[in-house]
Amino acid sequence: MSIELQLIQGIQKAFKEVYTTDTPAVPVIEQTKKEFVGDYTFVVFPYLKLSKKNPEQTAGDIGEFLKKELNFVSGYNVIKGFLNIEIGDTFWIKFLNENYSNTHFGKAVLKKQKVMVEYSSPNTNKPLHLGHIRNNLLGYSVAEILAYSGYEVIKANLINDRGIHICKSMLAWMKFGNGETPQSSGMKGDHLVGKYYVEFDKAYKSEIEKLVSGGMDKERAENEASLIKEAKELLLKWEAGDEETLRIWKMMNGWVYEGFESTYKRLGVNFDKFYYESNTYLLGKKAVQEGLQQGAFYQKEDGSIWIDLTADGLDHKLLQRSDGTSVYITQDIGTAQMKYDEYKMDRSVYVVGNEQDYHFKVLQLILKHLGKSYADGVYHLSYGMVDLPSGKMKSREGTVVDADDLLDELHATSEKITKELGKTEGFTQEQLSELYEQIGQGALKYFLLKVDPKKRLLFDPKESIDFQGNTGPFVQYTYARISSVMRSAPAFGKVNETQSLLAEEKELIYALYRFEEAVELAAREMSPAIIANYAYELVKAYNKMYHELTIIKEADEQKRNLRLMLSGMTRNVVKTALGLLGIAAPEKM
RNA sequence: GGUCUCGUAGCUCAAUUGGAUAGAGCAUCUGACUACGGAUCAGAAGGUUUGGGGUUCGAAUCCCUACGAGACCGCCA
Repeated sequence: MSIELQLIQGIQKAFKEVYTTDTPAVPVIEQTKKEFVGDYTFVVFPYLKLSKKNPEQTAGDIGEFLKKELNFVSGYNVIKGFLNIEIGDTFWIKFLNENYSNTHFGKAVLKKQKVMVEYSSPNTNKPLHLGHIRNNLLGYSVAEILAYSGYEVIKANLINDRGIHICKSMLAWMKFGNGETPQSSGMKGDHLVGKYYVEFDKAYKSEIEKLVSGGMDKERAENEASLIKEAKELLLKWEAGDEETLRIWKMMNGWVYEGFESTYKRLGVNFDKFYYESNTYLLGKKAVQEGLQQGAFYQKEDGSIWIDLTADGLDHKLLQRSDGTSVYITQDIGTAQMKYDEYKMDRSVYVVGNEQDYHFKVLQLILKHLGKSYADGVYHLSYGMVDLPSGKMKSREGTVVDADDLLDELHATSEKITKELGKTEGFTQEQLSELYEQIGQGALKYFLLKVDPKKRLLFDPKESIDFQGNTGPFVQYTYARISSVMRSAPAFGKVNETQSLLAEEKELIYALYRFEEAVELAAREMSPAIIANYAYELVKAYNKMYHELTIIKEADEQKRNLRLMLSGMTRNVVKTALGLLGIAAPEKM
């Protein structure tokens, strides 16, 4: 049982025995702030009505009770209404003796719950940019965290492989492409298709401009332009199964998949299951028909199908166009059904940007209106956009930070810094290249994941990502440093539990102890940021101890063993934490 | 127009979900290698938590209000 839980139960017992009353809610225990003596703090203010005594007396009563009741409580102090509880060194050393060699420390027991995490979910009309990287890293990391905290996790990727946007790229390629392919142009497939998406937009805009200068109003011009009409026709042909259209569609999507695959591989993200909208949208259409028959939806005279969500505080929402083609949300209804049919998961997490908050509210409501049992398990993990100093990234306008370019840049930066520091003797060329990639990606991944997912994130391409301070490379460096210590360490084992700890040792053990609750909290909040910030606290505590105390050269065997155990355990936990973030832990750097 | 986010040191972020004197990193300044890795450590400086009001033992956190930033409300995805 965790120390917090024992303290909570002890406090409940204290109220029962000292004040003969129950606590109305579960008492809250928090970590004691650094400037005060103690490890855990209980705030008594909310309980004064129960104790009928002043804050100091109440805290004193409970402190005294806990000290007698729990053998690991070595003392306490009271400041105003704050009871600071001190945990004895014996407890901490025992904890270290028991866990120092456990490479799975912090891994929770199986919860017997299945959760699907859908992330990445790219459109096949443009290459990945920094915003997609945030999505990919978040999704991967959240999935890893959930798995470590005991859930059975399925990583899913829903490819948006159909729709009007794809038709735009296809049309532009058919009109202006002259048969260009990734092979003939030497371009990565996703970049090539993205190029035609931009070309479409350019040509479309200039056509609108012409129509407007010819006296047409803008809105009408947007609908009347021949290019958009052709694109819409192409979509209809696609839905009708036109052979030539499908052939080009398959070919161009194939180019994109190859491009994506290499980026996924490079980033180290993976998936258990791929879904394709082209396979699910018909199911969605079917669900729409069923909803229509059930009376959950209604049809207008022009044939379009809608749901009335005004009773839920929202608006009317279109589910199928008057021409019979499906819209974005239609396929989401189908995909949700397909996912559930296959996996029967307890929860279904969608890692999607907060610009789609409304969309997911609507989706969940639609599923409820359709009477789907799995509607309540739908959870939109809504994350903030990555903004540039100039504002939002826009693929069509070319103001994006391209994923592949950025990874190359960080690789180069990491190479430069590593060479300056000159600590890589004995590395082969291949190992060096791998190391630069690991460090560059460590910097990027940590940079993106240390921020609360819900918050928007600012990226300034002019300011390079740091490699010092609260960064990925700093955590990686500490890992490499400990690895170096362990390589030259003598054999060691458990120590006497009655010795006393120095402040630096104690702080480090306390940090290690908190890993379990960091994992639990990160899983509950679905926030890798909690793991990143934890890892930073941990390595800071280690570096401090490393600097203040000798380890291998310590003459006292008990002390030396203690510090070696601390080093070994820190190394394990750092590696695990980095792993949960998708960051590599190099042995040397 | 309606709905929803957000506003913390010059910059990028924390703050155990209502607790103590709001903490880190970067940048700036100062100090520490004949130590097991200096991508490190120690220190200085930097704040009316956007302004104003309220709720209570206690507010960056909850409520109201003003200002500022952003997103969504498409027969786009």
